Amino acid sequence: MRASERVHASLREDILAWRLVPGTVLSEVEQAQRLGVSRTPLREALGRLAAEGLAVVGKGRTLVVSDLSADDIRALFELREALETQAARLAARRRRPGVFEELRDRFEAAPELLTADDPGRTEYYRLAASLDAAVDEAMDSPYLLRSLQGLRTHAVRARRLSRDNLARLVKAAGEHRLITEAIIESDETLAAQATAVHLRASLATILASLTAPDHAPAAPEPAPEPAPQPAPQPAPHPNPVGV
Amino acid sequence: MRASERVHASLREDILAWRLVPGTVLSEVEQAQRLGVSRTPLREALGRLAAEGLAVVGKGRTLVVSDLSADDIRALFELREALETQAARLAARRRRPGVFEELRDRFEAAPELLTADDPGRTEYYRLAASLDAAVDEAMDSPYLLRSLQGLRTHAVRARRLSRDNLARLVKAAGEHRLITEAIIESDETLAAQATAVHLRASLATILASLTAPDHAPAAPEPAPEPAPQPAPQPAPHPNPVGV
DNA sequence: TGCCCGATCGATGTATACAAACGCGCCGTC
DNA sequence: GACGGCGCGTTTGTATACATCGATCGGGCA
Repeated sequence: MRASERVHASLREDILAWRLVPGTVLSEVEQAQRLGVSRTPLREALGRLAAEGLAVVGKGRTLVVSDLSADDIRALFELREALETQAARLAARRRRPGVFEELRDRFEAAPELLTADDPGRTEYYRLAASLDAAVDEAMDSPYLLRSLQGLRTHAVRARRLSRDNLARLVKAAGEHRLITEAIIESDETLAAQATAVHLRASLATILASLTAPDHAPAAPEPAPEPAPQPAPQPAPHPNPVGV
Repeated sequence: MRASERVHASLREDILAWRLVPGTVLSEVEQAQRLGVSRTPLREALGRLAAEGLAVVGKGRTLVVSDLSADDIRALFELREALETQAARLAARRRRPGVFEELRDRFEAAPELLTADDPGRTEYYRLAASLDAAVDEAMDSPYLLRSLQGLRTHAVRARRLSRDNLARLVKAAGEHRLITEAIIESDETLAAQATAVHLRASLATILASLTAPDHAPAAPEPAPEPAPQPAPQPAPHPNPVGV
């Protein structure tokens, strides 16, 4: 793997996990030394972060980690609603049989999955990611896909800021099932509206979590020890969202 | 101005104007020599082009100018419809009085403007760009704005591929007026639907132009002589679209 | 004669040295 | 005491040299 890619992935993950909090200045020499590369690949990584919107130019020529306030999250969901409803609409129009039927069954069985503790949640995230992937493939719209990918980066960041909620996940499973069924029935309008319903509920959950009295703002996830595992198998989706 | 910016703007404009046609390989050393800079700033420019989707990695590690077929344009408008209808909806919700009233009057007067020849068209493009800018400002949604900006790059490229059509512009003026009026009346649904109508008509015009028998495919616009003008004043919008 | 392997060549990827620009602080003056 | 100008230092921007990877083409073997 190229150094620039590795460094980009590292910085990106640090930002998404809130280990690099908004306002942190991303000095070239400092980050280059920290990550053990020269400035050249690091600059490329910073450029990609800026293109993704994870970093913005601050005062002077400095690059700082971008902010993500409650207002930002609201604005983010205004974009998300536009993109994901269109994605659902197109998926309902073009879906090929089989894939979504299986997903529907899995969403039906999801509440049982969610009675268990943490492993069950992880499994549900994978399921939600599978739905995303199925919609991505079914809609067959490269430009929309690109925008969705860029959006999901920020969606992940927002979700990791808020708190996971078991009751919410059970409800989300029902909403996902509804979307899946609408796609199966090729009901474009219903698919779009069910997606909108889901997104509104999801946004409300996140915002409520932010204002909760016991919410630890920007609780940075501990950096995972660089365990010498063989290689983490790639998830069906790099950034599971949709909960 | 930084060399990397200048080179990026130059390459970008070459691609939008179809002087660099799809499939052209963007070799680092070759382009660096052609544009008179070293590989370092050129690499940064290429990275930005790739992030915008104007260039894609081809076989090997080569970067090539991205394709823009009729199917691509259709897919592009699937994204565009999602973004611009949402933008119109939000603009209708949040618009501040005054701006759109003036735009409506100008769109009403547009047909007379369009009886003249080329200068009239250029003026209409500026007017359409003004509407874009007004919507951008009124919707007040940074993430949506970002996606729209990225989209417009490709929209410009598509428009420059097709042929300007005077009759179409007159009709477009009417569609724009309808959108403006809906925003003035704070009618979100109508604003969104009027935008959808406009985009469908616009897409149809572009596709028809492509299949026209006398259509010169990829007629490259001549590179403008680097006239030593003092400095081109920034247009209200860098990429006027919306016709 | 066809397939596979390897060397060579050309490209991209990385490191580093140099240049320039901007911020910041100090000093002088008003 | 406050404001403005000037110089220094740190940072980013650029150029270039080197490393490394992959593609292609030729030769050898089956």
